[in-house]
Amino acid sequence: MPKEYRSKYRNWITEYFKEHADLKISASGLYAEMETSGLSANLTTVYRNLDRLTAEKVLSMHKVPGEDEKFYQYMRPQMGCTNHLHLLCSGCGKIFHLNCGFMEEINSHLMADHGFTLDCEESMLVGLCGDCRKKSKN
Amino acid sequence: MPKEYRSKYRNWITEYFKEHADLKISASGLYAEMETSGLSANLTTVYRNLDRLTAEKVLSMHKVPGEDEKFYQYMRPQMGCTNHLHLLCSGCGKIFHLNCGFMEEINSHLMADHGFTLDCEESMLVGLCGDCRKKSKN
DNA sequence: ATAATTGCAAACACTTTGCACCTGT
DNA sequence: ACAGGTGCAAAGTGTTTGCAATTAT
Repeated sequence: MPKEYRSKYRNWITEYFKEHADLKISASGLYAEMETSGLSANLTTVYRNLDRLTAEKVLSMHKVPGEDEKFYQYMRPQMGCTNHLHLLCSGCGKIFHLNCGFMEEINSHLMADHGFTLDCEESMLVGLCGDCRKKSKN
Repeated sequence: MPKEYRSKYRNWITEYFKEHADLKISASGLYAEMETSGLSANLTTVYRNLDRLTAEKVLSMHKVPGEDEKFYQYMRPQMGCTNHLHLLCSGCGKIFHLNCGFMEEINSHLMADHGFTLDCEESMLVGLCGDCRKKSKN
């Protein structure tokens, strides 16, 4: 395994994800954020660091039907993100954690009635959060 | 709305989906199937027909994290596919319908405890079906 | 005849790679 | 000094588009 140097860009990206946990963001989105914050970056570098952080399980990567870009989610340590589903709001891009007792019910139902073993890291539930639903009603 | 001609390729594709319902397939996969079955097609035509059938809600389109290609699913008429979740087996690519009473429980839990409205057409649960789990145990 | 469909080549958008240069240790 | 990180340009992949030729009605 390669040794790890402290690098300006990877540090910035990691910090960004910590400060914007539970909000989806794409490579180009992150690139834009970097520019805005005064760090002149390079898209390639962003991609490379995202790939790396994903491989290290710091982030997880997803896709949704309508969008062309991959997006990344911060896998909060100690929150057990690998064992619960996530709810992605298609309105605001916020991610909610299904880290409640209901996960157990889902898993047992899927197994008992469908013989299915769920892989939470690969799955994503898409819909509208409460705030966005209210807004869309106007 | 445009009138619709009977077209060799679209017919073939529609038939294919009917005969291979509940199995995911990509544009290039479909193209290959066409070739195999003796119909020399064109990838562009495949894409155009998939887009069209998707717009007509005959198919639905999805992406999963690990794969680069979009894939398509036959939205069985009269099965209410827009109102239940689907389980995609990452082993064999089969799609299972969560068209049972449990859907109601999911919807009410998500609403009651998370204020979240689920969009089944955008969501996909990924995991392993019973058969594939057994196989992977060997 | 005329409107829909197709094939081909080119354009596109997003992502990855090769290699020389720069930076952290 | 040396291994890791970055920038730039080029290559890759999957998908879409423009336009002329073909096909169904």
